[in-house]
Amino acid sequence: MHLGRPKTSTNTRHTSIAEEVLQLALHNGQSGLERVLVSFESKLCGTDDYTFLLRELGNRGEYEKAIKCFQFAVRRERRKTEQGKLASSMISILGRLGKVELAKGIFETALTEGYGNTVYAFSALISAFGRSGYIDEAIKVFDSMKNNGLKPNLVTYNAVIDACGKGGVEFKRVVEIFDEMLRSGVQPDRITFNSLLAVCSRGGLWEAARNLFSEMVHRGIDQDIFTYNTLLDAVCKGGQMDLAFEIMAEMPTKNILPNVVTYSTMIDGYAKAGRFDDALNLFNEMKFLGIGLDRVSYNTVLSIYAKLGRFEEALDICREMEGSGIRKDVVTYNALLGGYGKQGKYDEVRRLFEEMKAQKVSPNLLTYSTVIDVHSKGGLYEEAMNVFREFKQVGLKADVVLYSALIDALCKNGLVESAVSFLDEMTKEGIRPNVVTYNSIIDAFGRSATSECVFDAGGEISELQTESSSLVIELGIEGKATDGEDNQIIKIFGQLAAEKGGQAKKDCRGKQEILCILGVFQKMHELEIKPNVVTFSAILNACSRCDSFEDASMLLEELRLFDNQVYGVAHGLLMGCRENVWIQAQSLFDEVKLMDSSTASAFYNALTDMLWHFGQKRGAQLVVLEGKRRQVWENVWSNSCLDLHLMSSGAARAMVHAWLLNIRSIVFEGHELPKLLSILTGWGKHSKVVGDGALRRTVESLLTGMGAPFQLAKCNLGRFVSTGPVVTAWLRESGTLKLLVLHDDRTQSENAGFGQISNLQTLTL
DNA sequence: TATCTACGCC
Repeated sequence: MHLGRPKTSTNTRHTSIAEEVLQLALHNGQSGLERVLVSFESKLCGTDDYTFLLRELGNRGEYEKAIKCFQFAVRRERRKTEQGKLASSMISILGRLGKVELAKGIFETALTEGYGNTVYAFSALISAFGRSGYIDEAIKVFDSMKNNGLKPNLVTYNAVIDACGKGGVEFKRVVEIFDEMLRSGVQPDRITFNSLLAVCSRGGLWEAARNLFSEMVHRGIDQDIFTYNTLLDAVCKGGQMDLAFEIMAEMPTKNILPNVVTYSTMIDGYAKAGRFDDALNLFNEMKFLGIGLDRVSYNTVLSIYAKLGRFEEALDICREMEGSGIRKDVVTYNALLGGYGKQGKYDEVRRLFEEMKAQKVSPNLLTYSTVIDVHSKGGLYEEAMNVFREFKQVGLKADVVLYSALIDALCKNGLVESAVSFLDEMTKEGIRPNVVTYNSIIDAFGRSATSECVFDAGGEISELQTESSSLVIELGIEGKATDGEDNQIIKIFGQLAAEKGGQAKKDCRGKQEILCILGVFQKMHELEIKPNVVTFSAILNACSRCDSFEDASMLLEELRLFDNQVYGVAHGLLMGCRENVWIQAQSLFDEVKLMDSSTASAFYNALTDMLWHFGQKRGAQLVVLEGKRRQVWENVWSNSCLDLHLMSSGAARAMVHAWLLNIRSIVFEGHELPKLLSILTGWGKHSKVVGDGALRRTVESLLTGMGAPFQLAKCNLGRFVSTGPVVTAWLRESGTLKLLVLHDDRTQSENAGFGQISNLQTLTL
């Protein structure tokens, strides 16, 4: 359970006496240790024996015994260099165990006692801070070397770069450090590049990672299993699974065989890309190859089954894992809690939450986030409040993710005002909202039932004192939250619990609030929070929920001030512009193509929905066909099957028209249609609510409306079927073509590019 | 000369 891997000791300089002492140290208590050390003092052979002892105790998590040995060894040693060696080792060992404060203590003592001012001690401390994510501290130590007359060496730079990776420093800044390293005449080695690759992997910068890999080859630096695994991680995190697969396949040709880490990385990559079959196939391959499973690989696969709601298989993995001597840890529980929570199995969530505590597996921030989020999303605010209270009691500190999850839950439930109160509260607690937080808020507009604009024109968050919160105080509902528990979050939860999920407020719809998004956007701008493609999708989705074309177009028009390309395209397509807008749109689509598949499909779904909603159906179809051409949705159609399960309702409808026109052209070219034709809508696993089936209903009414002869398959609720001859007959009817061809409500008639688009549509079809 | 590198859960 160390933070880091144990440092494998290839050091054989120690004597067999040291091994004997290690065994005695392990089997004796703290007090016995002193006796053992004293009695073996004359036999142990200097620093090598002592560092061996420290390292091995550290590898077994016995850091207190290691410190005792260290202090003993330093006291008996008179030579500064030898003391320095002991100190550097001790700092490294404590760093690996995540005991940064202790490591820092050893370092400072060593400095004052005159044996700590070495590049080794500094490097070890940088690494210790880095490993625990204290990047600022790590950099401070690095900078302080110059004042102490020390010159960073290769290992120091490697440690700093590694710390940057773990601390989430931007790639650009790390490259500056790398450049400084080169300028100082320090030549990078394999570990330097591996650490640089790790920086890329965090941000999913797969192209930068590939360039680094080429640079390694260019410099004649050999690759190792770390290089490949880190590169793969970057490529996987960048969502490029096909490329990752190719890279993995080339490993054996370099005599580097994929190991358990390689497989875990790939399996998780496939899972994150939604390619669960590929993920599970790799898992089977790994087992078939006899690669031993570790804690991480078990948890990776378990989380897949949990996410898919395949709990029997998830529990099988648990049993297999425990059978091989690995107990369920906090990650295992978190995955199960998330899985059961997603399916609304609250009883299981509560049972597991209690079980883990009984098993002495301490819930962590993620556990609480999950459990609170699950209950909030389900509208069970009282339970959420109780778990939040427990979370506060155990002394954990909320982070931006927890708050964002809460805010998202409230927004999804249409309670944007409460969400903004939480936003206020987190800011007061000194937690900076990020783009995810704001995306949730934006997504809430049009979803909520409240009419007040919670952001004023200047973009400031208004003071919110809702009627109901004063009501709560009067009724004393927040009574449980007294006794010095002055927590706004708990008060809001209490209020929501009392309102039974705010149902009362949900139904009163006021004026369109969509223009509030401008204020939110302005606020993001002020806080220097950069909107991303999800922000864009959220805005488009808000437009799709807005009844007023004028408000929606005004919003998009105004947003062009912030980003003319993105909002120019959305606004232009909405207004029925074509030629120039379509050229701009192409470069936007190019950018989206670089993103992972679910983000990209969400973008296409949102844009199409918005256009469809405002009657720009042909425009919607152009976008959806562009998405198909760029393979945003995998295997959308063949002559016999149309798969809509990853699409939104607008995208799906535009696609149904396109597909039917496509098979119509097959018929009119004189070819026969396949015997069986299917349209798949899925059963809603990709919708917000599992099993919702909204897409199926939408497609059903579209097909019925056109008189298309498809029927729901008897054995599969997410599948419409028909036969080739029946559909052929319908397509040949005189009125069918007119039904299938889509039109825009608005077109910019002066646009000379219209004909070009018609051609494009014909071509694509 | 002691110091440095990969995978999972919100």
